[in-house]
Amino acid sequence: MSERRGADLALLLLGGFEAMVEEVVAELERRGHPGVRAAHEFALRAIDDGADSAAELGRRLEVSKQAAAKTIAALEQLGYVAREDDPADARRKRLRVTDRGHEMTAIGQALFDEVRERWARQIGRAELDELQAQLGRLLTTPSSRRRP
Amino acid sequence: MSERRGADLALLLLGGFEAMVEEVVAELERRGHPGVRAAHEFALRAIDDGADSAAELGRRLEVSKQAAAKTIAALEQLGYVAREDDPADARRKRLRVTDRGHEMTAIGQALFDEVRERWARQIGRAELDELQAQLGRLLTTPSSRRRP
DNA sequence: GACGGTTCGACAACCAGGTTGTCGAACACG
DNA sequence: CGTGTTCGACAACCTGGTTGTCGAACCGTC
Repeated sequence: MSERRGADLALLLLGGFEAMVEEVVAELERRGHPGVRAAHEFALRAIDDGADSAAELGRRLEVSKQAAAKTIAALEQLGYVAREDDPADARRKRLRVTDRGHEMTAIGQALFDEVRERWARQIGRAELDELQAQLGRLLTTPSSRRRP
Repeated sequence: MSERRGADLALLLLGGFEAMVEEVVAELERRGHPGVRAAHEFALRAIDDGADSAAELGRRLEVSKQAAAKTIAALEQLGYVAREDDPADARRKRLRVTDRGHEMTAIGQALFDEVRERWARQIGRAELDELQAQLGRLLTTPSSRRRP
């Protein structure tokens, strides 16, 4: 079974992420939101959370502003975000999450929570809380620094 | 701090994987193995483990044989794998992990174990073992099925 | 008020790692 | 011997990133 090797742990972490995302994306599609990618969800959340320009979104997601612009283009295409001229700064386009966008993030959030809930039932709520807390501890404390 | 939301859990899982891989790849480069990608490590391990043809490697990694062939080409380029004619089957090219390849996987394995060891010191060995076991349980039991 | 540096968004080229589809050659077998 | 399968190769394409360059707009300073 699990061999307690570092490489196995890495694969388990990746597998866990993929399992969650795969399920959420599939269910989103079933509920009227086809074409959504995992990255879209998180980006839309960031926009809703105040990242109202491409450059700012890039900073939040720690990707280049060009990559952020591509994501925004996709979100706009899907009708999740609107780009409007900024009256105060002619360079900027102000990003606004549409109603449909809000609907999608709400569903997505709920779906992620559902998966988590199922996992909690499967291995025990306390155990999953503990797992998540330990992971959080590992990723916030020491080295493991992201791009400066 | 950790909000115990499903989406947060997903990001933690991904973050954990990326943190491990990033560190291992960086250290591999420092130890004389530049240009190695995470996928290379796992692929090389699979080859060493008996996947001695492109098609077979594709099956093991659950990707198309074309994708596997690309990975093999990269590994050959880097000197980690050699392709030789199969005397018993003129269609096949037998894959063989070179000495340098074995060196790389050994170092990589050790580096993954080192990261895991550091994590174990950080949150406690029993706790990390538990985390890994729970994750394994989540990903092997119920739905979460991979491509058939 | 003009100037220099910074920021914004756009565009192009590129890369990695996948995909599908097609192909010819080699093999396996009834 | 023919038929079906498997192997590796090749081409075209997608996704999600990257870097570099650009003009336009903004801001601070002299």
